[in-house]
Amino acid sequence: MDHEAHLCNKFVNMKSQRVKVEDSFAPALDDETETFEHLLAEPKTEYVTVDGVLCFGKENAEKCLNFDDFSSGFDYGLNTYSGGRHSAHPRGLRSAHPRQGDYELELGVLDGLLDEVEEVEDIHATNGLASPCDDFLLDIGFTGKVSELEFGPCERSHLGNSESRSPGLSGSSNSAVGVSESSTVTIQEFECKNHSCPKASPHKFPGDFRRKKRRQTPVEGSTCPSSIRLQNFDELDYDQKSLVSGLLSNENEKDSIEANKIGAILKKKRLRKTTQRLVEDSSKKKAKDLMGSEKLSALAATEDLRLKAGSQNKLHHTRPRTLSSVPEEDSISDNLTLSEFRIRIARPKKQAIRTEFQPITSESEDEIVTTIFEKHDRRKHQHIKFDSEDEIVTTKMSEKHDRRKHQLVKSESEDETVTRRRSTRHNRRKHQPINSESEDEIVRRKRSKKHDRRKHQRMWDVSEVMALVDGISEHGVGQWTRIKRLRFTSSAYRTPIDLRDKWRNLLRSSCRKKLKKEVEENEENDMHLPQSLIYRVRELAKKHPYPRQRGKKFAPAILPTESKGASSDLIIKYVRRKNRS
DNA sequence: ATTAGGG
DNA sequence: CCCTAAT
Repeated sequence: MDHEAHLCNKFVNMKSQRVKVEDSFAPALDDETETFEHLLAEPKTEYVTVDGVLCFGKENAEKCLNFDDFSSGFDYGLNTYSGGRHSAHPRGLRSAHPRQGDYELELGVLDGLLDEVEEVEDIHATNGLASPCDDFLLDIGFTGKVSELEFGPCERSHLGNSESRSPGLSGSSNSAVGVSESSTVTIQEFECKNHSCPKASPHKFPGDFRRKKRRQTPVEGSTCPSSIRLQNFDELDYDQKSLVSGLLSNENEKDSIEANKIGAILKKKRLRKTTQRLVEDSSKKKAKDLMGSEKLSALAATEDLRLKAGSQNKLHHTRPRTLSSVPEEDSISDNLTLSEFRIRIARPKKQAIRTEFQPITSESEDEIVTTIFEKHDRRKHQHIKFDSEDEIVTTKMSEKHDRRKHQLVKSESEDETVTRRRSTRHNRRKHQPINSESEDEIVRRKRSKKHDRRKHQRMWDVSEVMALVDGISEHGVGQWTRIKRLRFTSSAYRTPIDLRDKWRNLLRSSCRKKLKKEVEENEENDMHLPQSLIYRVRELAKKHPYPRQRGKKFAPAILPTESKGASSDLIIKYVRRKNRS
């Protein structure tokens, strides 16, 4: 296509320009470069050129080739981006499916943008994050446009079109992706991208990323009110001129600011570390977001632009939190602001989603009840016994008013423990009161609706236990995965770890039974387990005392019997420890 | 990726 | 059930 040819030309141009600048100017600005690089955490060679560029742009406010260059690169990003928004456009950027790494980068960029913007401009709450970013993007785009005539028309038309012609673009989030992706890659990569992007697989929707397990970024899935974003889009479409003029009049400032921003981007990117915590956080976050995205996708049919806007917002909000956890301390300020934004923007939608998509099932009710329960009645000595979840609810309810039982039941208290622990951790992390708690709770609940078995473990029924015991007797203790594979193919919710845990508990309970002999009294603790099963467990327990208790296999058998005063649990633990050491 | 162990 | 550390 003509367009493509233009692109090629353009980038050839770009490259040569860059090289030129690099050679001629960078050395001259050596010390400057160095200082700048100091600001960046750990400069890498791949970025040196860029740094130089930035430096240059920053120092010499004049529009040097270099900077034009750079912005044109961004311009391209914008361009493709707008192309992506066109469902009709044959080679929208949407087709360029970024690899996971790209997402990282992209997010990094956004982070950088956010952070930087925050620092530099001190975002005003009302405008939300989006606006500064948009401005930034716009700026870039326009800078490029102004200096690079080739692209001007294209982009313009695209933008205009997207507004008037196809409001319901499918790849909303992709637009964001497109932008950041193209803007993130190093300049060298630009060239490749240019060629590869347009022809890449014709449809890569956010859904595709979603399917990826780990790294995916549920771009689409945000639940933000999009008014803000919309506004900005409008601006983007209609106020270009004013923006451009503003930019031009402000050349100096803008340039430096941009330089800063970009620097921040790079820095962030490099700063990223994958601590376990970090990874965990991010993944969790993603999971959370994922939920949102999935729900949202349902809505997508009806809401288009708004959703898109929301998603983009989310893109901005999602990541920073994760990222900023790298520097534990100084991140706090960042966190505050960012999460504040996040909350402000994201909460309403979440609530909406909840009401819309979360039918009140027994499970959710149950959870709610639990929460209430936990809040009002910390110490509970109830004993809860149930088979159906509904029963749980009723039981808990009634128990709230009437504490008749004083028996301590492990599962129940554990349950509570989990919740409490989690909530405390949550509070610890967030230092802002606001209503983040409730929000988070809601999210959590929503999440738990699906494949999250945090709350209310499924009770093991006899058949399951039998299967487990069979499996163990067949494959031995420790082959949890195998047992799971062979014996629990039907019940997907049992993980190998679950099996192991269950076995642990079985051992314990069987021991207890041994201890108390025929305590009977229906203790309810082993209610549904038939004697036969218990026997089997005991047999197995003799065979494999649990996790390969190397050495004294007799210990577990002996100690429990001879102990009288202490609780069997303690004993078992003790034994295990002893054996371990 | 699985397992052990602690909560 | 969750989480972490160790393999």
